[in-house]
Amino acid sequence: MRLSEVIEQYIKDMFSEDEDFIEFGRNELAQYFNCVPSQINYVISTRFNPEKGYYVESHRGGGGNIKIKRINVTNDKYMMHIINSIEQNLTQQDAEMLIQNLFEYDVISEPEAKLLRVATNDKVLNLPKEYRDEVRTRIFKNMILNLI
Amino acid sequence: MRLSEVIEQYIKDMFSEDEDFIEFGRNELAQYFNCVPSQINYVISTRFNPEKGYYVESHRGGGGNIKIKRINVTNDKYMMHIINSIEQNLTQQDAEMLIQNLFEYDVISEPEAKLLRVATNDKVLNLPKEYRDEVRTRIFKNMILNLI
DNA sequence: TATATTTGAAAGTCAAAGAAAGTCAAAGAT
DNA sequence: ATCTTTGACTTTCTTTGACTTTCAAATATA
Repeated sequence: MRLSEVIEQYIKDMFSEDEDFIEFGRNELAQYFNCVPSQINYVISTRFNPEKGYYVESHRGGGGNIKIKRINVTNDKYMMHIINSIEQNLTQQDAEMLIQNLFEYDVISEPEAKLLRVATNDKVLNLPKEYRDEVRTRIFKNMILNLI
Repeated sequence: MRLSEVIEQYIKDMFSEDEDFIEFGRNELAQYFNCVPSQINYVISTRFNPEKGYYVESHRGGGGNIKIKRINVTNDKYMMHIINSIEQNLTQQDAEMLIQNLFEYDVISEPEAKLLRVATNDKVLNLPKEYRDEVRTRIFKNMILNLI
């Protein structure tokens, strides 16, 4: 298991049912996992960005910390927001995270998530770089639109 | 016995009765068989493809791995028959007909049919001729496979 | 006392190094 | 002729660390 995944899971587990935000010290967490502090930034930027349903704030200086907020919307507005925010270059990883989040928020069902994953998978598409992400974006957007 | 056959058997033996997917490191396996890593890719692409009822995913980078999912072929001979009868150049019209048939015979639900249509639609793919039908074929086969 | 400066404790950035897997074509077997 | 093996090169993702920026509290200065 990759360290980044372990940290991702650990952070996700910090959310309790009634609280939709968490706070922690970057160095503290890094020390806990015996890694460099910037590893935490890596995890946050690849797994907890706004498109994936999270909003992040932080403070530097003494007593500084990182605060992650879970965006709590389960409606079409959120879907539309996500779709509109997708650039023309959706990577497989991005798609993966989006699908995971839509599923976690109960916006789509598991079979639907599965189909989305398959249809946006790099190996399945097997296209040269110049087409890959654009095609994936179109497939993803159109499939999502048909799920609303 | 060819090495590729030995590796094929070894991978198949990794599946237990109750688990329908396995995971392993490519380099690890290659080391075990004392062969080059790309040998593993050869075995996978010739023996563990959709036509044989397998779906493959993988991750690169640190902690990367290969994941193979097995579909219970005997459970759905009709689906497998379709997958195997499709040539490498499925047109949108062909796909349309197949989807319609699957739906009419109650093999797939309406939302599933819809998603299949979207993901195999020419306008959505919007690719030059030389890629179009091949990509559609891969998407179609892999999606169908994951509906079983 | 009120402001200005220093200091140390965070967090942020970015690029290089590392760790896998993927590709493709040439060489070798059957 | 076709299938298999091999290896050089590429791409993708993760980890690490040196350097930068920001903030708050402590200290110094007017």
